[in-house]
Amino acid sequence: MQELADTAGIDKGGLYYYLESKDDLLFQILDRVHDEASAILDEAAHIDAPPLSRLHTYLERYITFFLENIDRMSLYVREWRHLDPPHRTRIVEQRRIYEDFAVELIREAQQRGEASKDIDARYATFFIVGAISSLAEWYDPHGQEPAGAIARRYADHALAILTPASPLPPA
Amino acid sequence: MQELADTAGIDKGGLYYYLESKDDLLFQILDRVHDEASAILDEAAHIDAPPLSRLHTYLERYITFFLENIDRMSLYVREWRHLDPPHRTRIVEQRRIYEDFAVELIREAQQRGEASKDIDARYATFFIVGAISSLAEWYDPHGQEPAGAIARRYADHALAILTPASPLPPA
Amino acid sequence: MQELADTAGIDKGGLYYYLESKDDLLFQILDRVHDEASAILDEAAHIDAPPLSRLHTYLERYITFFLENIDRMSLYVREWRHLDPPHRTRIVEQRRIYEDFAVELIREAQQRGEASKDIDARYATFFIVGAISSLAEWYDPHGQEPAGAIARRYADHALAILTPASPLPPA
Amino acid sequence: MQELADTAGIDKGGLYYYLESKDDLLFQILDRVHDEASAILDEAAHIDAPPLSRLHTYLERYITFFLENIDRMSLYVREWRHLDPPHRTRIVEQRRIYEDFAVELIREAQQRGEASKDIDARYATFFIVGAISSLAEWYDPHGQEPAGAIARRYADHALAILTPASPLPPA
DNA sequence: AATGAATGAGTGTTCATTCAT
DNA sequence: CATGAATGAACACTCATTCAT
Repeated sequence: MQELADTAGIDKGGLYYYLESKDDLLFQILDRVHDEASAILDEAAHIDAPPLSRLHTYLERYITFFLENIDRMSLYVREWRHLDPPHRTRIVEQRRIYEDFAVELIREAQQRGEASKDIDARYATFFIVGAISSLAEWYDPHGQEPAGAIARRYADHALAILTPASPLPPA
Repeated sequence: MQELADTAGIDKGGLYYYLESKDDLLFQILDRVHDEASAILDEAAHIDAPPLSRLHTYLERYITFFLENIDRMSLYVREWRHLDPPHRTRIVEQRRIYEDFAVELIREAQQRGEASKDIDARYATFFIVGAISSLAEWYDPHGQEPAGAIARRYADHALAILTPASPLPPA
Repeated sequence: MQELADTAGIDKGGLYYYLESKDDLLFQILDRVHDEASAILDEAAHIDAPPLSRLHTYLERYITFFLENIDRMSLYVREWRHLDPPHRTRIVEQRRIYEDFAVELIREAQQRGEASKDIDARYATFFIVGAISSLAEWYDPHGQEPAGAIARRYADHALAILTPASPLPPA
Repeated sequence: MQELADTAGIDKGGLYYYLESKDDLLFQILDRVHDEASAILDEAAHIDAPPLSRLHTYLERYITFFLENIDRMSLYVREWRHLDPPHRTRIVEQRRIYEDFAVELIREAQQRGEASKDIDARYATFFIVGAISSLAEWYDPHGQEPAGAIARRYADHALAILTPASPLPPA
């Protein structure tokens, strides 16, 4: 809080005019970044395209957003655990919305025969969401690879999970 | 440390008869769990089978171990960041070994025409490792799904990333 | 620190609003008392009188100050050793100034034939400074003898060291 | 105590077979070094010579002993304060013996007209004892100046205090 | 005569938070 | 709106000492 106050240029005590508590501050940051990410989801939901195509578009945009807001997103995936129970519950509920959206798209694709019926939509979603969240562990905004390129790759990988493998053509 | 001492049934001060410091304790836990996990890698390295098959076997076993030791593995993926620099460096170096092993297997498969040459072995590994690490975020040892089943599913997903998708058969 | 806080009538934690650390507190006390004592030296340096006379004046005033500030001066001679290296170095350097001042006066007196050439100015200074420092071991501010009287005696003794003994007159 | 046990090559707990307490150990060290120093005093007391000559001999030998046992003597002058009250009292009483011995010799010299009657024997003793004690602050056993030379110089300075200054011969 | 294990009171220090001004 | 001062509970850690074996 001291560091925060210094950066903000006000006294540590004065922070509490704007904040309820440190926990409340963390919640507000996470809540706000969630709101921004929600816009991406809303857009993707209204695209007129097959479900896997919509999923790919959504993931690519979401991952790009994730990487462009890596600080806040790292906070999101790393620190939600430390919120006090009421705040934590709200964040967990918000996250369910993303997950359910992906799960729904996958199930729709399965029904249309565009995704393999062998996979469990919920687990596949966990797998994909987990891979994306882990970007927080190693993505370097000053690294070589542009965010868009990583996003495309990751979205491709995600889609690959949902469709069965074809035998490779002979070399 | 107080909590730890209470659980251990000794006095807080008495803990330091066995420990150098809190940091040292964390490191020892992580170091030990790494050693145990290494045995799995060593086994998988000596299997006589094609690279993707070895990778699948390895991942399945590793994930099973991960889930059966979820407490310590969660510590591993979540708390390594809080180690002091020398200890942290050692952990990071150890983790490279796992990653390099997977990267090597993928490259070998690519050379043999068993994995798609379009994917980048390093990024694909990050994707897979990230997905597995994220099991620490949601796996419930008291849940319905047995560890082995999840492990199989996750290993399958990992492999699916490496091979190109085939068009789905008509429904 | 607990004791200090109790005496100050604030909470132990509140002390750190004013202090960087315990060590910093000790240093500040020693640094301040040094500054006050320096004023005496500066005065004595500008007196227009022969060197031994200046030395006597200086010592008498310094010892008086020493006894009137016996608590802080005792800290000064006793606790400087416990400072951390950077702070300790500063204190040692400051002390050199006093010593060098005395050494210079003695050498000047020797050159003017007012002090015996047989004595080593540095060792004699150590002897005198040591005798004065040891006042911290036994001086009792509530004792009979006034500070000024002790100061005069001690300054006399110091001077006696520097001049050769005359044979006592026959009784 | 841990360091002590390590050096002694036994377990920390085992130390208490030989020791009552840490305080008791300190006392025993100080008590023993006092006993050794006492032998010097006993010798000097039986010399057949004028009082100032006996004092000079005594001081020279005592200072030599002090410097040759600088570690224990430093402990003696620095740490007696930290003894618990009963032990501290004994040490203070022992120290009185040295001081009284010196005071007696000075008074005897004054009566015989060999020392100036203007000085106070007790204060002069404090001055001399203080100067010697302060050797603990700066004497370096690996330094250039041999112990004997310093001892002679210090004994000379001590004697100079007791006799009046003669005017210096014209240069 | 010595050890290994443990105790318990204490250390200096941190930090989110409060509140009168 | 903001500050300066203070709180109080917590923190990791230390150390002389004890005692069953």
